[in-house]
Amino acid sequence: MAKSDSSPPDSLDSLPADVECYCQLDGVIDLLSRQYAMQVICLVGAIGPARYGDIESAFDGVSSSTLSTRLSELVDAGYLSRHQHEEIPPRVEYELTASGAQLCERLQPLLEWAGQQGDLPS
Amino acid sequence: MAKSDSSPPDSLDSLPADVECYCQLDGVIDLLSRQYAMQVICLVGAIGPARYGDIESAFDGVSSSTLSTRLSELVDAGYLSRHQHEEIPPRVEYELTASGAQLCERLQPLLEWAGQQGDLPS
DNA sequence: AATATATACTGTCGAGTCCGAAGTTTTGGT
DNA sequence: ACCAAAACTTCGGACTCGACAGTATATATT
Repeated sequence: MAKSDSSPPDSLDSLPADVECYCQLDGVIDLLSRQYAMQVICLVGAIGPARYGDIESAFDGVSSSTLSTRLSELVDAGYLSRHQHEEIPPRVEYELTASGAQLCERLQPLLEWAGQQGDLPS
Repeated sequence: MAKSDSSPPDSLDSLPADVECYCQLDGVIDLLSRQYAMQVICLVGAIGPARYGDIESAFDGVSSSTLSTRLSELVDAGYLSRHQHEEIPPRVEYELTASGAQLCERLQPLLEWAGQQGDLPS
């Protein structure tokens, strides 16, 4: 390599160091890059303890399997807590953990902005 | 975010109206829910005009087809601009549009926080 | 002169992941 | 006995990703 110099403006060479970290944000970002993940976090953040049915009906047309998977992932990752009441019919409540609340804070501006963008559903 | 209100939110009945909008954030959020999408926005935001090769090497192990698709989508959606210099070998520069910059602003806190979370790869 | 190189992609293919409709489980009500 | 409600599973199809190969062309190298 080692270009002589004075070529088109080099970009990567003069980067701030913290840019490098973008290449391995597999953990959280990967989790959020699934359908409804960000919305679920914000929804639970907005309504507090949320039952499965609450969440399901807040999204129009989500399938239960998808939502269920998403919730499990978020619980496993430690952003949601799951509290199951031992009753019949079953009652389960999801709530943000401390991490989840931090995440939600960062997500809110994004989702609000996204909602304002021409997201007109036909 | 207006956090004050020491009383816990009770249920879906007493929701702020803007919660409903979470159910149809298909546009932008859907776009961001693809691999590397958020990182690309922030990367371009961080390094300014970015060439294809710059972006490709910033992510470790992305395939060219995936990255190419992602870039096209972001350009089509109006978050990135693509400027092709008519030279050989070709030189293409991607840059944030005004919308892209707004998006990047909202994304930065999230990605920074994500980077700090235990993202330990093994 | 002929070949190699660099750049920014596009195409194809197989593997893997994700999504949504329908089914399952358990108990209480009629 | 039969149905309804809540919170999930199961299953098959659809979508997406990554690896690899190929394209075009001016300059550099041999």
